[in-house]
Amino acid sequence: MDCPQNPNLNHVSFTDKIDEFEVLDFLTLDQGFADDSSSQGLVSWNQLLWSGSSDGFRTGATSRNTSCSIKCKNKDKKTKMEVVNRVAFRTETELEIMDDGYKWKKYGKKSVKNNPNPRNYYKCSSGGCNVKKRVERDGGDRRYVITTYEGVHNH
DNA sequence: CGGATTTGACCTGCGC
DNA sequence: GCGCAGGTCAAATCCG
Repeated sequence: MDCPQNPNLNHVSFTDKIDEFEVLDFLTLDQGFADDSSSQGLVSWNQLLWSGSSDGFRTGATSRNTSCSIKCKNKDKKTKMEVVNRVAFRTETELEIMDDGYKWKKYGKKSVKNNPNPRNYYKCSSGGCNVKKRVERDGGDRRYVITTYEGVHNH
């Protein structure tokens, strides 16, 4: 099964989005494989890219390379890598709240160990969609925001 | 007034 | 079993 498309992002091309945002770094967590019975679904690389533009973002050439690596990462492992239901990435931005095309409801805030900045918890407010995301400032470099998505949007 | 946010309490998992 | 840390709930509060 190939990467599903995010309906909200279909109208935006890869190149367009890269010019809007700078994804400086990313981590892929809970990366499962086809034989993992706990598999719950897929998250495509382009679901990781923000769909809105915000003044707080900077643009730069590094984003193109980094984002491409996300794409290639999935494609190269197409036959083995089937599940990425949780993914985190770090973005250089002044904003805590970023418009990624979905409507989120904040349900919690927690200070975490080794990070003086609180972590914010959001749920997708669309009915029946239980995707969650966590947003926190990088404790080591407050210029960066670490965003973790968990689950797959069903809309 | 209703929806969104805040925030302390509560729950759960894990290591010792 | 206990304490800690992370995650979630829900009542209170805020705000348009």
